[in-house]
Amino acid sequence: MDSWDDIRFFLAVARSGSVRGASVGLGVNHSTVLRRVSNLEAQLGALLFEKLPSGYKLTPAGEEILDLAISMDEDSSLLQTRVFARDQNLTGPLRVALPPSLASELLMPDFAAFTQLHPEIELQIATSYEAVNLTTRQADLAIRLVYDQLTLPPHLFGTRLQDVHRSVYISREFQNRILNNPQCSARWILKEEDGPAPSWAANPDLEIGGPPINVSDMASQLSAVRAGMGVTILPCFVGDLDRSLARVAGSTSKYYGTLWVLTHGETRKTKRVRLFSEFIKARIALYSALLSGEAYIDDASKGSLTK
Amino acid sequence: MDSWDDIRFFLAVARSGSVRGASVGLGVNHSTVLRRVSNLEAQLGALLFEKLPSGYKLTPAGEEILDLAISMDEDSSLLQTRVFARDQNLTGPLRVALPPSLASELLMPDFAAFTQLHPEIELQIATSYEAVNLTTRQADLAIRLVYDQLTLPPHLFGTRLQDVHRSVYISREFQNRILNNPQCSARWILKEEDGPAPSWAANPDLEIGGPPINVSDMASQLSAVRAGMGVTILPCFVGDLDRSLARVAGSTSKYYGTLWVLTHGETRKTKRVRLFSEFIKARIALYSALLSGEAYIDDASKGSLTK
DNA sequence: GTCCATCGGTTGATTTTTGCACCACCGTTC
DNA sequence: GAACGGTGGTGCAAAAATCAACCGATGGAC
Repeated sequence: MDSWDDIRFFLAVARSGSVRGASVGLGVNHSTVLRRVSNLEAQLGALLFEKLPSGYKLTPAGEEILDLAISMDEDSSLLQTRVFARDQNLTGPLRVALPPSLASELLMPDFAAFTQLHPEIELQIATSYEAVNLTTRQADLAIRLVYDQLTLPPHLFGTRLQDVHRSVYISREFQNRILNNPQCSARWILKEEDGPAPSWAANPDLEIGGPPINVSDMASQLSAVRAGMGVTILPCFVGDLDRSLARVAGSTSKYYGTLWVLTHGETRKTKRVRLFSEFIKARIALYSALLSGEAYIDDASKGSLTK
Repeated sequence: MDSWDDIRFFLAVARSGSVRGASVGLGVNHSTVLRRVSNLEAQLGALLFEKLPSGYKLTPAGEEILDLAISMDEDSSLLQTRVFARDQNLTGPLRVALPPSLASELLMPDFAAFTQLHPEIELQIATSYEAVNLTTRQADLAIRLVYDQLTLPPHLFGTRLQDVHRSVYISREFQNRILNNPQCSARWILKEEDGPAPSWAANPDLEIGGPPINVSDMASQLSAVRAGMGVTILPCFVGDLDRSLARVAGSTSKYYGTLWVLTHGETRKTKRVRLFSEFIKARIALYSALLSGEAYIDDASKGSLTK
């Protein structure tokens, strides 16, 4: 075979199901993908895809070699990981993946502190809602908020850190307005991905009426609740830290998920990974009460909570 | 990793030990290899080779990823093999590997017959002294003359066919000359790879003196013995078929090796491979007496041996 | 039905890769 | 010591792969 890259393109198309989809994933023009696939087909002397108007679908021949392409992909990923793992220099890159909310609302100052402490480490922060794939070395370390159960893929190591609670929040200004003017009613501000308001959030002291306001991300959600558009459910480490917000009177905090730090088996012994791992675990431990929702003091001076 | 081909180049260099050596194997300019390797090193952020004046030698980092590159290579080979194995058309290519002597001196007419019988099969005959690698699909079927023991790599299937004997030959013309002129002595014609003349070939009836004549291939060896330069050891299927040659009087035939037909586990069920395999086995069976050296009739009409 | 997004396919311009012709260097051989 | 065959390294021109901008077709939303 005189081009392994053709197999890489084949795999991308097989995974995405379309040439165009593969092309964006690969970061190349779709005509390139087209040509490389037909090149591979010509070399093998077999049709690998059914060229449907709706996309590329694997033929039996394509199915048969898919697992080998996947195996090559895994090898190539592991290859990068191993080289990275060998690197015991403090100097060098370090990719950390975590959910956007944790980054922007809580840990960014700690990341800043870490870069000050170790300026020679080139910290790359990748925030995404989706769980980033450590196996393919999209990241060297991942901080995850796990909702259900954590099933660790092979070769991955996890440390369970901390339970995270959430509660129902409202703008203080808006709360006062409601108290003074009983006609004024609150509405739910819901993030689409979270679904409808859970039953535990219902509160006898506060009537919530009208259709919910839907937002797509936490930034909008925060803006909306700050602007006094209604009430919303937030992780306590977000809501409790925001001076303009208060928990809706009578609301309890509820278990939301558990924080984990994940590392790859090959890279976890690397100096940079170990260093960051220990650092961030220590920092998160400091937020223990905040994350679990036990740090909230009704009404009183919230300023003391900020670090 | 955005170029699996770089890994392919890395592997080629690691195997050959030099950039230039790899370049000829890959069929590209050596500067290309140079650039691809440094490209890979840059992407991984690690030195893979020690750049010695005598060649490229793997660093520990390079050693560590070598097995993954090999694994990718194996996957890529198997990928081609699988696609080929799926192909149940009679029409298509078929690569057969065998030692040059067998091809040129015995089986070529049978190959000709096969292509006449199945003109739609694109027969590619690869003759080489080295055992061709079936696993990497350099060939779909190999006919081998095995001298020692056959240890089959995994996934390869072999059929034991026939013992091959060899004997000591001389030009009939030269033999007569010696008989008439006792001063005239014979010399050994030796093929380098075969080493010195074995003890069993010694013959009390024929004095062999002087330094041996060394040749590098069988074609030269045949020319030399035909020209009456001396005596030589040949497989019986070569010597007995040549009307101008005779076994040295009193010489016995000795076991030389065993013929095997090897196929890859994945491709052996392919129509073309099965067809050729059965055909050539049948043909070789016809040569049974010839191969084992039992067909030789002293002096008498050798013409009857040719098919 | 219309609109719109997405799909694959094609073609000419552009960028990237590759090949070629060199160089310097080292060890062997004559 | 000179010549030679081997090694890696380096500009520059040619070749090849890629990009960008199209096209027609399809399928779903409205």
